Amino acid sequence: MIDLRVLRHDPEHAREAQRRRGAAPELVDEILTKDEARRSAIAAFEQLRAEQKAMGRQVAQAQGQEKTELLARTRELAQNVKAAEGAQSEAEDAFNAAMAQMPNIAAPEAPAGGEDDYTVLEHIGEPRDFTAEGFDPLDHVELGKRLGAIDIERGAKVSGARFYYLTGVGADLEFALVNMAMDQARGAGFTPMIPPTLVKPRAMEGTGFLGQAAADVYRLPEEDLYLVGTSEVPLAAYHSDEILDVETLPRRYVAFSPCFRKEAGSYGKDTRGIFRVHWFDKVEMFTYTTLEDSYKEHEQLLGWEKEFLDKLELAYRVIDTAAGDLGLSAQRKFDCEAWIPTHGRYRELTSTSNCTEFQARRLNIRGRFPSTDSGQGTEIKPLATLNGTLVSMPRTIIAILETHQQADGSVRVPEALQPYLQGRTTLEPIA
RNA sequence: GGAGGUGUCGCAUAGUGGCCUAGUGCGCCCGCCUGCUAAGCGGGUUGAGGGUGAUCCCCUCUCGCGGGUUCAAAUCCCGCCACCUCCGCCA
Repeated sequence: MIDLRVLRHDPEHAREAQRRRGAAPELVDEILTKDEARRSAIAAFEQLRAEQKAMGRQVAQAQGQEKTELLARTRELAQNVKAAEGAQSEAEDAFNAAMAQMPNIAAPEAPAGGEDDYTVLEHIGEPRDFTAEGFDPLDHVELGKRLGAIDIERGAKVSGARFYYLTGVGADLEFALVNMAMDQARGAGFTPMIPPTLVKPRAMEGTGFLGQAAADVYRLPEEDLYLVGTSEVPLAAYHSDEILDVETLPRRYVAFSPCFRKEAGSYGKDTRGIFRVHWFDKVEMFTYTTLEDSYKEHEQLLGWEKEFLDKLELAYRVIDTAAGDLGLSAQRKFDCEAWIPTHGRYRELTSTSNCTEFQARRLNIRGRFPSTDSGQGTEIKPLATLNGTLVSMPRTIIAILETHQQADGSVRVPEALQPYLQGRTTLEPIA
């Protein structure tokens, strides 16, 4: 949810933001109209309610016939109060429904447009030139088979398309990546977490995943629970309905969790291998901080993502995602895309979003600030939330296997990862 | 899954239909007093929304959450949730 004052004060700014996302600017006016209606309904109800309370006090003191008369009048008033209350909650529901559709206001720096309108911020490392080295790179499916690391056939047999087993060295590789990520984050002051991955509707809704993204979400109707597509959801909801002392900020959490995605509407897309799957494990960073500090925190999160990719010796680029590709909650998003040799292009490995106060408003996460002017007393306002992928398993494994493969079918292990792989310097094909 | 219990302002408690505009104690904040501290004294101390938005004032909502009964609900009724105790089952 965005700040209503922004809409009231500068509706054109909000309309413009909608246009840059390729979304309907009229939504802004709809919200304002419904806000108006809501406020007059509130005023009407409050006045009647005050009358009713005053009369109630009279009734309590009255006796005999006077009381009977008062009761008759007050009965009628009660009807009106009830009607006004109904009108008020209707108006509020209508307003809230419109407001819930309003995405975060994209940062001015985020390029206008959709998925393909990103800006490339930088390139790090050089894609490996296999032609120069004189051999054709194998793809991760083939490499995974030879190394005994990835079993896609049995994944499909047991669970269906877009499922897989990590086996042997593949499983070792995941544990290595998790541990390396956790060590890095712990060193940077993050609190390690293992969150629940089934959550109530509130958590899903509050993080903005029940909007257009709802089609991609697994739901258990019987218990009214959702399988999360990212641990961002339980991490954001962790402090819902809480007031955090500003002294304790920023609060940084790093979580390991499985992630579940329907991948609806991606039929035929990335069908080979484990690039796009229904389930994968991920290590995710999450920060609660003040709005003012959120921008530099966002850079910081990007920095930690880059540090991790650097250690894996991957070639990648950083893009500034276009407004239309931000999702509901983000104000700005950077993706790190690694070069995948057999795809012949950069593919998203990690992503970091600044959701500013959007999620905090929906989840009622606030900070207690020292009052700005008088110096005494406190002020309570929404915090900012940010998230960033440290490592997402399948895609990172793909990038490592394909990038560091050698002519003999083995895979070189990046130095930083070796201690986490029992000191192995290469992964060798089995049999 | 079954049985019972509990849920009130930061904490502890009072409140069983209208003097609740939720009392009291502790803690905390401001002030007074005071060699310093403590004590004492006075004031304040949930959050949200609204009144043509600033610090002051007024109003409404908020006693776990949601409904209902009633002229009137912290209080009565129904549903849900969380926690505690016990039983069953289980990694």
